[in-house]
Amino acid sequence: MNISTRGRYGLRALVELSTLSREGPVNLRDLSEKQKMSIDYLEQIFNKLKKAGIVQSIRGAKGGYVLASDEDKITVRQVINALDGPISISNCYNPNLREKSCTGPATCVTRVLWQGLENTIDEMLSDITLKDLRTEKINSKLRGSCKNGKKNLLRS
Amino acid sequence: MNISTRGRYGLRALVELSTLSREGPVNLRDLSEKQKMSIDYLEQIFNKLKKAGIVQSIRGAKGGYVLASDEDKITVRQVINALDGPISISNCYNPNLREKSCTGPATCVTRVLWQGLENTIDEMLSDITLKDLRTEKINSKLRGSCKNGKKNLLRS
DNA sequence: ATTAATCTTGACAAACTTAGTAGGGATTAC
DNA sequence: GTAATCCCTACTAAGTTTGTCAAGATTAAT
Repeated sequence: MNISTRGRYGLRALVELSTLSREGPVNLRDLSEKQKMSIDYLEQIFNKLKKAGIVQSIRGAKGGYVLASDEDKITVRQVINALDGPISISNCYNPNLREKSCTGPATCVTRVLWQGLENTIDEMLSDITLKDLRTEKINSKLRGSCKNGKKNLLRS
Repeated sequence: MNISTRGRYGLRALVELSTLSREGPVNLRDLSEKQKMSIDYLEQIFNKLKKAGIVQSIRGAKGGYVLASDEDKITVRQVINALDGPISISNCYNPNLREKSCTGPATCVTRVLWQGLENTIDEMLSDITLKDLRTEKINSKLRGSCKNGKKNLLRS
């Protein structure tokens, strides 16, 4: 898969934007100072977020960015998808890419495993929104699988 | 994180080994032919697996590899760990690495998210053994989180 | 109109990671 | 002794990531 700093920086910036942009557009200079990221890198990131329809831009002086939809409609999965591309454990289960990326047999149990893992991650990230992050209400969505009943995976 | 081809090849090879090595040690030439992987690459992989205590080697002619413990004691997590290093979504929550890798504040909700995701993955991979893979009984362990009740994530 | 603030776009590069190759050694069965 | 096999280290080509940089386009305020 690969959740790169681009994806992680972008998510952090969006949580901040989610807080600040109720007052109007937020410019990247402010955002970069608050989050201690370079403006140039943020520009690249927000460009992608805009193309993905996650933020809207207002150009010119007093311009900036606002969320393009409600903070509880924007999921972490959408954000990571926009910035890093789709999460992919392996592309051996993608019919188009399999031949190139995998020497295994047509039916292969590890392929099922990787696809299952990918689905689990996708599901988890689809369940968490910017609002959850802004209000810091994510613990209940993070607990490990119910099956084995583990709790307190997160200590913070 | 990163499950590389090294990790995936290694896992596939181990499932094969789990089947074949009841008859005695399996050499890499056979394994490489069955799995269509280069011997040189497999050597590198098995070197790591040996150092991690997952396989045992028997040197010399008629030598080869066998599993170092029961197939139902060896988890996917151990294997990936040995070959690719620990799964890591971000190292921003590792106290030693955080400063280098993260410009965020000391408390940061996205950090909690990434750690939670990492724990979920770890948990899932710890739950699946070579035996599960060899006998192709993994579907029940792959179903998505129980919380939202989705089923049939895997169609195969 | 001019200016300053801001987004837009594309090019570039240094550092790192990955995937795989290569070659020479060491050990053992026969 | 010799062939089969594991052991170990180094290397390299390709790709990815993490940014930086520079020149533009648009708009608000004056």
